[in-house]
Amino acid sequence: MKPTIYDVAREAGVSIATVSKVINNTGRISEKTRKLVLSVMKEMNYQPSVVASALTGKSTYTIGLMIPDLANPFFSGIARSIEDRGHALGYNIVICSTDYDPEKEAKYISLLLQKSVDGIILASGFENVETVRELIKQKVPLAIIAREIPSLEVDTVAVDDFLGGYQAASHLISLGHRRIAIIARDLWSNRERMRGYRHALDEAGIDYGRDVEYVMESNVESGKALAEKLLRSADPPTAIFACNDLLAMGAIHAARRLGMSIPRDLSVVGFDNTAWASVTDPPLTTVAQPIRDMGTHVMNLLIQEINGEKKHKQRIVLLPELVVRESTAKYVRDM
Amino acid sequence: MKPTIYDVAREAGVSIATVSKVINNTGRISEKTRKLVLSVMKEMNYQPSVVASALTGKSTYTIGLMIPDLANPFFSGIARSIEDRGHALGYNIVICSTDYDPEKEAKYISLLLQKSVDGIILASGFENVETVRELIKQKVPLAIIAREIPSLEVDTVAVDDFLGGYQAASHLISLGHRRIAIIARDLWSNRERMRGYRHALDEAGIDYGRDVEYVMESNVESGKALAEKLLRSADPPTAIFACNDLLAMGAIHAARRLGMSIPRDLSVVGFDNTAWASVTDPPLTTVAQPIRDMGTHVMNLLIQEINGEKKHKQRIVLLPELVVRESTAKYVRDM
DNA sequence: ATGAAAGCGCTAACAC
DNA sequence: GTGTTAGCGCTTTCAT
Repeated sequence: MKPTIYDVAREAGVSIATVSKVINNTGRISEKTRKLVLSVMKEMNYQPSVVASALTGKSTYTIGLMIPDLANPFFSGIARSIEDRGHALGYNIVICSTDYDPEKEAKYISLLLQKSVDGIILASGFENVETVRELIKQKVPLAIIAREIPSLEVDTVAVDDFLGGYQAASHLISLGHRRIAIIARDLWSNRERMRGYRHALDEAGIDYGRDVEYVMESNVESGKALAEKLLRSADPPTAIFACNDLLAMGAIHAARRLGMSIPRDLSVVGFDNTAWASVTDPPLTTVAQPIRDMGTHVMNLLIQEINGEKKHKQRIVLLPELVVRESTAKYVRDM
Repeated sequence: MKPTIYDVAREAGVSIATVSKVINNTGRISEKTRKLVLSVMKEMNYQPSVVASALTGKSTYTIGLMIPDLANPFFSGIARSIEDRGHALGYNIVICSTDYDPEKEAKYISLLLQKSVDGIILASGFENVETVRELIKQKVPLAIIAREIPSLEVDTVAVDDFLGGYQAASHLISLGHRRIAIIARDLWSNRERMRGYRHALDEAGIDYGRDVEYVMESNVESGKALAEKLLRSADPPTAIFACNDLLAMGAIHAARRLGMSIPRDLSVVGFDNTAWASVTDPPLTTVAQPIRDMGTHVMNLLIQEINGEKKHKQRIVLLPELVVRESTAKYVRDM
């Protein structure tokens, strides 16, 4: 059996209270006994039980991360940065991939709560705001990343999606494109990006693609299917703004399948600037989110919240940045 | 405050023992009181505390996953599949990215143990076998994925790395290449792949690249640097076998940088068949690991281990499969 | 069929 | 400085 505080106390000839005090550096204990206890602990290879200490009201040093899909490079990047910051602060992360499924979201939340996590980070998803509202009511320390919920008072870290969409569309417009389509999913962030895109189009007096069809999943396949449909339509686009790098890749595949060459026949810009963007064929022009910074920031906010070191909630908005690579080019009028 | 079992008991007019019994479906309770208690629980929105129940010796329903790097597409794929299987079985996963750093490995292990996880999955890494041996001695339920430790009695799921390396090299040889270099990291799995590669070369009577230089990290940059060095050497390869898709991408970048075209001037084969392989430029010929299956299998093994449903440890070896895409081509003699 | 009570490993008053 | 003790929320005999 693993040694308990009692074993250590007995072995050291002191009381469990004393041992507890040296573990937590509380109360007063003579340097002599402290050394003694410490050495006994080491000798017995004693590890205090977080479970037991949590039961007395202390932290579990575990936080939950609700994320749409770990296998999506944007989210795995986010997860990694959150994990790193958490590790530095002494916290472990339990990962919950929700696939944007409200049922999974609810189930995972319930599990996390039963396990008394110290806090929860919501990474996107949660179209069902009620779940979040409930969490707030229960005073669960919370922080949101990559998603703004304007109506809620929560610590948030996000990129300015509207601006990102605007940047993407403006870039395309400046290259001479006018028939610019968008591929998006029906999610808050994507809708914001679309607002930005539309704003740029309006500014330029372009009226194209008023009725968008959403893609059902954020993956290459879905992007490909929708892009193919767009490209085969009566008034095909000369440029496509995809709301994330995976969808952008799908668009590129679709174009290629139709015998088009990128960027000669079609310009494509993505979003996120995941690790993918620089390795794809061709390298992807995309709107970069500062993934590492975002992760570090949410984790910081959450921990401050947990420690009650903050009287006011914060909303940190980082700015996206267009990274021009080789998937976009000047529009050349068809012969 | 969250309601406790006492609150429920009081509200239902029964003892906490009774409530406990209906929660766990143990002992005998009349259908009448069961219904009553159940309804009170629902009404109060009662959620039993896993922490408290864990303290009495029950499971925490949490397992630790030690992984080199979440941001690496191979490992995020592994993590996702493990999480899915875990979720189906009622377990949460806490992720620990170690970067192959023995110190981080040790620290994370210690944290997981303090938190009384029910078991641990080791995904690769652990060149320091002592840590693993220690875990076994402490009887911590354990399972290993993507790494074989022949000398240890542990449940393991792995792909036949030797065969994979052999397949990769054989493919290149069959295309007429003779100057076939390898890019690998000094890790167990990579060394196995190299053994397979070497075996294929020996079989074909090829003597090339006897002294390999290892790359220090598994990422595009390192692959690029080493590949560039190889390509600039006195006797440059016409084909490169990279021990994972990231390194392969690096090799492609290096070649391009030197003005070479893939696969015309250089053939490249990767390993893993991550989501990357099909989106890169050009699509990557690579040795596929059945990622989802592997994740499902380890999780199954670990749970069986935890539940003591298995008298003997198992070693499941899955077979890799060469996926030919467009980064490899017939060797054409230089003019 | 139900309940009283001991105990899981630890923390935090409160005594001494 | 150090020890005693009462919980924390739950499980599990063992009575009744």
